Amino acid sequence: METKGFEHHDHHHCIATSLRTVEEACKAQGLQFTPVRRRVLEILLDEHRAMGAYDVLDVLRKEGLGSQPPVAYRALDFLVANGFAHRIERLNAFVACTAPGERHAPCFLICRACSAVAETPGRRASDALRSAAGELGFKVERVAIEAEGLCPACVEAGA
Amino acid sequence: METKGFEHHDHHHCIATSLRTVEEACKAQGLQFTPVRRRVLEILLDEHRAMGAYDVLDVLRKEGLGSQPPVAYRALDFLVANGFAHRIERLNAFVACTAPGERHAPCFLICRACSAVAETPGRRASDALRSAAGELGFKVERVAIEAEGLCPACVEAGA
DNA sequence: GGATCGCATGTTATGATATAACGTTCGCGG
DNA sequence: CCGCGAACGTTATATCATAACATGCGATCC
Ligand SMILES: [Zn+2]
Ligand SMILES: [Zn+2]
Ligand SMILES: [Zn+2]
Ligand SMILES: [Zn+2]
Repeated sequence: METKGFEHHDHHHCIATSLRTVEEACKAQGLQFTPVRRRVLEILLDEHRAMGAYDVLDVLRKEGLGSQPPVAYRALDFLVANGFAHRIERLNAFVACTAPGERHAPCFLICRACSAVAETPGRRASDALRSAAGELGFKVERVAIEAEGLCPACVEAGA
Repeated sequence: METKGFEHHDHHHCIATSLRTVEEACKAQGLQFTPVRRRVLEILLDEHRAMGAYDVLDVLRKEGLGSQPPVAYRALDFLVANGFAHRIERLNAFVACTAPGERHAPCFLICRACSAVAETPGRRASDALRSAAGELGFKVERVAIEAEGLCPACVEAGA
C-alpha cells in the first residue's frame, strides 16, 4: 500500500482502478454493488478529501438518486463495513479507501488548512498500540489513528 | 504515566490527587479554575467512562450550575484545551485525563461492552506515526489514537 | 471613584450529524 | 404463485455542537 493524497497522480486512472477493484471484490464476495453504492463511492473518489454524509447526500439529491439522510448513510455504511471507504472520526466524515481489498490498518493525515486527507499505512503505529493493549489484557478489535496538522503543500505555503 | 481505568484502584484518592494537581496547574499558569469548570472535572473523574456533553449538562442542571449546552461545552473546552480532559472522537464524548500536567500522547482503549475507557501512554504508537508522517513532509500537530475492543473484565465474562 | 477592559457566564436560537421505524419494491428459491 | 430477504423510500426524531448577543464582575488605569 502506498500513501495517496498529497502528491500528484493520475487521478482518472486512480479512480478507475479503485472502482474496478471494488467491483471485483463485490462480485467475489457476493455483495451487491448497487447504483447508489457505486455512485457514492465515485463521489468520494472524486476528491481526496473527507466528505460529510450530507455533502454526499447533496450530490445524490441533484442526481435524483436519493434525497433523505438514510440513503447516504446506508451506502456509506456499506462501503465502510466492507473496507471500501473509511470514516474519519475527527471530522465526522468519510473518504474512499486508497487500497480497497488489501487488509490494512489505515491511518489518516488530515491537513487543517486545506482539508486534504491522506491515507497511509498505520502498521507500525497499530502494532505498537496492539502490543501495549495486549499487556493490559485488552482485546483490540478496531483502531482509529488520525493525525491533524499541515500537509506538505500547506507547510510550504504557510511558513 | 500509568494506565488507569481497568484495574481496581483507590478511586477517592485518585480523584483527590487529580483535582489537586489541576488546581495547582491552574494557579501556576494563571488559569481560572471556576466552580463550573471544577465541577465538570469532578463529574468526569467520578467514573472512568466517557461522558457526552449532554450527560455532563444533565448533572449540572440538577445542581443549578447551568442549564444550556454552551455551559457544558465551554467548561469541557477549557479542560480539553489545557490537557485536564480529553475528547474521545469515536464517541463524541469526554474523559478526565489520568495524568493531568504531564505532557503526553494519550491513547484510548474503549470497551464496546461496558464502555470503560482507559488512557494509556501512546508514545510508541505516536512516534511511529510521526516518523511515517515526517517522511511524507506532513507536519503533525495533534494525534488521536483510539482502539475499540474488549476490556480484560469483559473478555473474561464474554467468552 | 469612575471609566474601561477582559473574561467567564447566561440565554436564545439554530445548525450539523445520525438513526429509528415502517412501508415499498423486487429478485430468487420453494 | 408464494414467501423471503435485501435494498431502498420516507417520515419523524434523536443527538451533538455552535453562533450570537446580553449580563456580571473583578482588575487596571487615571
Ligand atoms: Zn486519486
Ligand atoms: Zn494542506
Ligand atoms: Zn480513578
Ligand atoms: Zn468492558
